Amino acid sequence: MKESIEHKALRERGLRITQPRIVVYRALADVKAPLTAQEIVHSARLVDQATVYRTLELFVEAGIARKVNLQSGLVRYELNSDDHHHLTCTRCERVEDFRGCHVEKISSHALAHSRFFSTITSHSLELFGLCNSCSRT
Amino acid sequence: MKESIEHKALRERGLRITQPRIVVYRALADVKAPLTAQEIVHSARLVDQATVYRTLELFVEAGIARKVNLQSGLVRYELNSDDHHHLTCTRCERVEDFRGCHVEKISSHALAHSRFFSTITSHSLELFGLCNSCSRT
DNA sequence: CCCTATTTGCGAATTATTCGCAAATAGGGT
DNA sequence: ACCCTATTTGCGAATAATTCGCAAATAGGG
Repeated sequence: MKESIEHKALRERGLRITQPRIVVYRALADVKAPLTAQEIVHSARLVDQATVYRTLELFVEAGIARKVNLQSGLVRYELNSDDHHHLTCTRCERVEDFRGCHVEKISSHALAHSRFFSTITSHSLELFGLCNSCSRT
Repeated sequence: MKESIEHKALRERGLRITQPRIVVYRALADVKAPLTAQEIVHSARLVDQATVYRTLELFVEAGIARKVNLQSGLVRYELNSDDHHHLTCTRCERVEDFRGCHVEKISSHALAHSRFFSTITSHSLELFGLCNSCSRT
């Protein structure tokens, strides 16, 4: 029998497999857009608030998920699947993914000019605009 | 007699010149790193909390300042001087600026592949790493 | 099946942000 | 310089977001 994806993700990093962690993982897996902690709390009513926050932090540390910051100021989380970024509508908050980010050049350029850094471990790139239906009105 | 920079910024966008606005502007101008609303509240004790939040929102709408999202999850604000980005230490939160971001290529590539968007109005790019002194330990 | 380290749920504390409304005030007109 | 009014502020309190401490529950190795 096949091991589920969420079990695999947890087991691979030596984390205990618990109900709350599976629930949070699925909440993230089920949607396309990045979720806030509160959105997960409300969707997954069975899991306690504090646990959701703790689990999300854990996921980020373990590399299972990552934080995403959109304009709103709320931290959002999404599974760390692969290297994609977001194009967010500043009016309706619709999110579309895009790929093909060549931050390497930018990073190496930045590093070359940096006085205090010699390692870059991650980056965040977000594009903002108006989606077609919002720009029509 | 010369008009101060903060008066100019406010007047140019048709905003009233008030004490709180000047204080918040100076708080942002005086530091190099982006500040949270709370940091400004605590530094500028004379200005009420609610006013600080309102003023920051106003500045963003007016284009005087912009929001910056670092890992922490707190929204930070900085003056909208020119197009620079940040290299942030994930350990100690030290921030260094860098220039030379060529997001245009990335944006146009993203737009070309987008199904729902045809305008990009802004972007955010943040690099994260370890600063030299943190990576030593 | 036990045993223990880990994780959870709960309740409550903190912290961040927003709101409503009356008092204060900026700045145009005179 | 002085009114007048629309705007902005401060205050107090509400709301929302996040974190904490601790006792009860439980995952998973032996």
